[in-house]
Amino acid sequence: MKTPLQDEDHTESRLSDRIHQILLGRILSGQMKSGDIVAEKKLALELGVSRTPVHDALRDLIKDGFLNQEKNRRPVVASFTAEDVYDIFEIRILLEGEACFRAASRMDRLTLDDLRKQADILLSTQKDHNWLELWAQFDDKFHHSIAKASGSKRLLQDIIKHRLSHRALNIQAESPYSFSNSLQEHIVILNALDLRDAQSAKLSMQNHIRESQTLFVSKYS
Amino acid sequence: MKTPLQDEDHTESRLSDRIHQILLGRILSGQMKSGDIVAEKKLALELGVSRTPVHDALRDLIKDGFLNQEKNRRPVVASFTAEDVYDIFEIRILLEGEACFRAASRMDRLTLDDLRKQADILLSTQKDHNWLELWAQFDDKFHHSIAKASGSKRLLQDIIKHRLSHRALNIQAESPYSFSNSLQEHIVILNALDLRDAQSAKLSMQNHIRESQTLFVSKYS
DNA sequence: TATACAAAAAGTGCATGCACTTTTACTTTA
DNA sequence: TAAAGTAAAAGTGCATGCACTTTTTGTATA
Repeated sequence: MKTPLQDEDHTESRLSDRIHQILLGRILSGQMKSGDIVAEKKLALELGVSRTPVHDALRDLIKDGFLNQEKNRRPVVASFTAEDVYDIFEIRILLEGEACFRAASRMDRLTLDDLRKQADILLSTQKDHNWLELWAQFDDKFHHSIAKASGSKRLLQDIIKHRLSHRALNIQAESPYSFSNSLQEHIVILNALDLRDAQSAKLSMQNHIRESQTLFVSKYS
Repeated sequence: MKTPLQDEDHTESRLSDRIHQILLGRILSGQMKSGDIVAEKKLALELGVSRTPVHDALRDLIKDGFLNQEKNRRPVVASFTAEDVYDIFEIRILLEGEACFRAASRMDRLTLDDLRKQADILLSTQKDHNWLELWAQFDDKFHHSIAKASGSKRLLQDIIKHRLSHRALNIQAESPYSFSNSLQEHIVILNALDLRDAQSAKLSMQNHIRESQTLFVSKYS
């Protein structure tokens, strides 16, 4: 179970940043799930580093709400209540709606065409296990591209944060998605962006997120 | 310039949390301003503690965007571009608009009456230096109460975060507020909440924030 | 005087030690 | 057998040490 960190040399980044990435990955992949206890000392040993960078990484995860910690206690992977689930989507509706509105006038054609191409490929491909993996990648890229095209750094930051929560949820709830519907909604959004129709793009995005909200909330209640 | 930490005994909280509070206070009060360099080692010495809790506190401030740090360099108090200013208010409009909408049906009468009373007092008081202090307190309480009455923990958290940024801005721009207008807008919002008119409450709140946005953006460009 | 440069000072990132708290595992008791 | 109590093990929070990087300062050079 050892994961030596010396393999690659991301010399630019801090050890603590790399550890943050590793742990976030474990949470988003379900390797670490709700209620799991995460001991700083044990992790340090497992990763072959000292407690310090692990401590820093854990603190970041705590601040982002992926872990909870009480004083002198080991951090625990956060669990989501039905209300949390509802709220995460509600906030995404607001932020990503706005981002999509702004993206309509700002997203460059290259990105737009690239997204469209990937969507088309997914549409016409056998929906096997590998397809799901590709779809997840596309979904992430799609939402990220739009948030970025909003032109607002802060909006992007906030959207990333809430989408990460959404992805943690995704694991916990075992993806209640109707992937084909979701893909179809993405295409509707792309059409609106193509036409530079900000209002329609916003509404399609909000509708899209509301659809997953419904699915996830029903899974959680 | 020494500030010994031993004075009060917040025995429940961590040293790092208290230091976080102290530093946030310094930023929000203008004691530490944009571009200022904040050395972990020096601060530790000044506060009479080791680097560790200071390090943790600084990391939190960095994550919240109040400080920026590059690897191996001392953190710097963040400065706001005109775009940052615009964005902070834009996000507040979204989040606090939603919070206010929800608060209309949820805010208890006690809180509502309390806010109204404080507003009335401010309305009928001499607008001297002390008044400004009271107004700032009221403004904070007003927005916080509404965010809390939204019933959403996450919404509250996000609103607090962006309002803190707003307050940091406030210092930098030396409050371009027209306080009387602002107070008047607060009362309009209270009236809508009183009537449990969610849509109107939301619009009044958004209008209110948009007003400060205009003032602040013009200060910054 | 202004510029380049080198040595000293100070700083950050990570490792480790220590005091105290929580957790675990074992033993005793009903 | 199950509950309670307790000693050992492990954990967290903070202090400190060390290697390496950045910053400062003082000196020499144009």
